[in-house]
Amino acid sequence: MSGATGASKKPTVKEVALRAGVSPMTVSRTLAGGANVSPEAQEKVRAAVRELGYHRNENARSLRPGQSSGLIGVAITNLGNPYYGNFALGVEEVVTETGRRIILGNTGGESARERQLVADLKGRQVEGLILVPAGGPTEHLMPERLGDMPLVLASRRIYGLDVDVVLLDDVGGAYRGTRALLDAGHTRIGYLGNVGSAFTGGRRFEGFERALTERGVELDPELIVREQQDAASASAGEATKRLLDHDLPPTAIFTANNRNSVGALREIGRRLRAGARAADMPEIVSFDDFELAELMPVPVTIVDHDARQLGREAARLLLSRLDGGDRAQDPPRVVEMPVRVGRAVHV
Amino acid sequence: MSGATGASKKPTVKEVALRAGVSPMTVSRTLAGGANVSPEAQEKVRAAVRELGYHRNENARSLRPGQSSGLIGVAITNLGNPYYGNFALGVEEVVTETGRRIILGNTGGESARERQLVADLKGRQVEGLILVPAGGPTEHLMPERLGDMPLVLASRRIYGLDVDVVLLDDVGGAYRGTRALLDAGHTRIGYLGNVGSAFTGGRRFEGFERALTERGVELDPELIVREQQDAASASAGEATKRLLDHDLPPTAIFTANNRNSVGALREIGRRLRAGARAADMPEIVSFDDFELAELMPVPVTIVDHDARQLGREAARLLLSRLDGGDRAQDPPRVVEMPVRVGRAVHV
DNA sequence: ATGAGCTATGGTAACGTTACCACCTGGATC
DNA sequence: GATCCAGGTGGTAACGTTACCATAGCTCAT
Repeated sequence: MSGATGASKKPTVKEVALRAGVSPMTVSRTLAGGANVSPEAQEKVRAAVRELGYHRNENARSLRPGQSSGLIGVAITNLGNPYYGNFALGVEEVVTETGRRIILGNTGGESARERQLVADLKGRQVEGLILVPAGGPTEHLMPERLGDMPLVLASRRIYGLDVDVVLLDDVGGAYRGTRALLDAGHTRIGYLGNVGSAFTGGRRFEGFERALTERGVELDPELIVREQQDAASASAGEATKRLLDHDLPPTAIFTANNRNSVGALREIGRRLRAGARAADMPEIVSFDDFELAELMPVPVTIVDHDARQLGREAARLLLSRLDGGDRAQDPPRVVEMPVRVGRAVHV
Repeated sequence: MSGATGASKKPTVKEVALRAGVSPMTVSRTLAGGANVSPEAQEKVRAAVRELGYHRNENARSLRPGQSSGLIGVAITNLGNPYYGNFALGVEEVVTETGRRIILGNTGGESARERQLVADLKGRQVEGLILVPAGGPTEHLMPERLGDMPLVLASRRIYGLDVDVVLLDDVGGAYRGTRALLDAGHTRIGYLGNVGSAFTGGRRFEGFERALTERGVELDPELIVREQQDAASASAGEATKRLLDHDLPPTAIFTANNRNSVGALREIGRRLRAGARAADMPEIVSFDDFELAELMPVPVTIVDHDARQLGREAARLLLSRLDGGDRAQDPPRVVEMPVRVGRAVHV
């Protein structure tokens, strides 16, 4: 019970001023950096702040004209997915350098939640918004709805919405991953993709298809399964079951994302435990890294990319709209982040 | 170019009122639910809101006495760790039901950042705070600093700080996991833990130790390595190397968390690729689940727990302080979440 | 016909902050 | 000795919102 100076309510500038024996303005000036405030006054103010446990009310502050909230809204589709967690981390890393903070929301990939979240973030006066689009209706993202709040899209693009975007090299990564399989002599190659995420999925399939076509390998529609639900690896397991039960099963599978990779490998594991030989199981090329890939019972090639880097880049795009001066008015930019293709061997 | 009704600045209640031909109060009332507002007036207001793209300024709103910000602060140590991501997801899930939103910050496990984050969240008038303590100094969490803002700690406890806490059954989980190894006949069991997270680490080691002592198995200090850095699995690999190079290497290793499990398994993988026999490699008991554990080349037992559930429970504790009526004044509660121990076989 | 009890509406003030201006002091300049 | 500047300080108003009170119109029972 130290101090016991009184009420547990939040103190205000006025109370600090009273205690320090100065005016609220002097308190405000001191907290804003102390320009044109005498050292003695500053010391008195700081003492009063300490004694009262005063914190400036940032909401009231951002209410004044010309003051910004210092908040960047970040909306991702799945907080539980480490990929998006790292993405948010990259954003945070960069915006923190400018003294801003992120306010993070989870859309669960649902357009309705996204709409609600965007409205709320706008209501909280965020300076800008970084969004991994959920898919579905996008009216709430149109310029006339957002006003002058800058928006940066990540991972997916929205056609008809001309804003800054950070993407992966989906096409190139899928192409090179598939090429690796072709180079190894595979000709019956399965494809596992998602029903949602039309944009990303489409691009990855495009790269896959291009590699096959280029080598004159025909696409067998029965080896292409793109029905998987977004968040669940279970449906990828079902799809893998179907592929492996085919009369002429694939000798390799391209999995268009982490969830499909995990689902496919689980099914392979199931069969190995049931007595199947590893040599009869397909090799995997996974778009997206996953941990311990090098310990898998079948060879795994990874199309790897850095979510954090993606987040950093998205943040940089947004900040250049906010603080960039001249560059703030540049036409929308599209940044495509590179991917690495390699056998899964972590050092 | 639809509408083109004018300025891209943010409209206010006054402008909406003007356009709807009513007073600001009628607008406010309509937006607050529409009690005591005629249907015609409501319709006019809603039309004006749509046309102007109006969003209520939540900051100004929370400025009024009696109004709360609707924000819950959540501070976690590592956003990139799916465990904490899922934790945040659980918190969000529950607080969303009460119309609140989370504002999420990342401490990186650094006390200084934690202090700054807490100050900022307080400045933004969060109604309450859910925190995974970073370790280190904790003055900024003491009641005299937080005022009447409720705090819930997760995963770790802070001695001398008497607030609601949600913990895992660390001791029991480690005990049962170790028992499983002893039951399988192991007597030389290694232990990998972290240098940070003294609280959690201590509890898990306690369970480990208790199981050994109970069976009269002596602890070999050379098999206990607790120096690993928190976020990196690389140092766990180094530690594993040391254990396996021992004259009398352990036949099993208890890894006190996910990062150590992954590090240990990577080292095992390295040796297998170098020609070691799987039968000579140790079996693993991992506190914390990780994906594809069932595909590992050595047997893996998991002490599993649900981060999301932990987050939900933390949120419930906090909400009962905020909305709980009588229960809001209950003495601090400690909730210990159960863990499951089992061989790694996903269906 | 009167007034009590509604509902619908608007005016005013206040929340905590800071921009703007006005005011003081003291020392330097003419 | 009068004038100027610069640094230090405080008063006032405004940001966007809503609680409170006042008022106007209405219905219904007396």
